[in-house]
Amino acid sequence: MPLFQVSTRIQYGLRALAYLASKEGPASAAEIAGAEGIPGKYLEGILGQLTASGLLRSERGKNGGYRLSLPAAELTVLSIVEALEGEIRPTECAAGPGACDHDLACLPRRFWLGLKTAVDEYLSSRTLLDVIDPAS
Amino acid sequence: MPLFQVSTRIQYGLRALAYLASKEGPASAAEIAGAEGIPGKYLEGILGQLTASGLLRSERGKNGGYRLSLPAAELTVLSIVEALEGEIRPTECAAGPGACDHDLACLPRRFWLGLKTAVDEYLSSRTLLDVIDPAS
DNA sequence: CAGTATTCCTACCTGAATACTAGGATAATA
DNA sequence: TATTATCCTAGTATTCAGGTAGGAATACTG
Ligand code: FES
Ligand code: FES
Repeated sequence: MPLFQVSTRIQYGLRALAYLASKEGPASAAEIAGAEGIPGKYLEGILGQLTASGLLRSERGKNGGYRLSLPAAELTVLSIVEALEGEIRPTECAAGPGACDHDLACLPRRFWLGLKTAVDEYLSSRTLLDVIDPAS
Repeated sequence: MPLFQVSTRIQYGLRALAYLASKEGPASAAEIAGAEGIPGKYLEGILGQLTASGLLRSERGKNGGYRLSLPAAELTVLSIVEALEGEIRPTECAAGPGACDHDLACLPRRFWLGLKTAVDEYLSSRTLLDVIDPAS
């Protein structure tokens, strides 16, 4: 029912990254899951997705685990969200012309695109560091 | 999959209100549905909800229909969204303490509340008039 | 008063998505 | 070779969006 809802997938992902950012060295999925109270197998999938998107680097085997592939200060929340849910798109017809029987100048569409811009600006102007730093 | 998705409910509602704003006198659900290409029975429910929320006034019977209960310039989009989908709440635990095992200072939660604030600001600073006026 | 146009109310249906769970294959280390 | 991890594929439960369907209540019109 919400206009925008932050899925558990994104919440878990962000918390896992926050955990990794405030720790030295790699952490396994099980470790993060235990520390954050997240279902382990579920988190595995999320971390795998973040790895595939290049936000994390993974190492298998003993003493393996995940680590950030970038400093927290260079990791925008927008990139995290897009890695987990793809591009943010407020409406179907925002994708391009032809998706809808209206024309390009459709005013409601413009309005929703403006909302997307506002959200994108918020998300791209904050980094993982901002999220874990109380001073923000 | 989207972080925020504008449901057809809201899109239809906004378009119906835009139609009413740019017209003299009342319009029936069937008329709006025909003009905007919206499923009639579905729109009925949406308009009923807007009426219950006080945004529309309705008259039954012949020559009845719906009309805005406020000038378009005084109707914020936020009020429309809240009428149709309730209060915007990014996460479950944003509702208050106790919804989650974290504490009030939980940083991710603060971050999401900041996003809600940004969205609320965008939506409450635009009125229905802004949506239908190309000059905006 | 009969007919017609309209809102209003309740119930139901369907496909898709979210939020998992389960079981194991693959790889790296010790 | 035993252990610890990631990686891969599949399945399931629940919820919700997006409708459909049918009719009851109400108001105007001739
Ligand atoms: S362009 Fe799709 S609703 Fe107007
Ligand atoms: S308060 Fe709910 S996730 Fe932190």
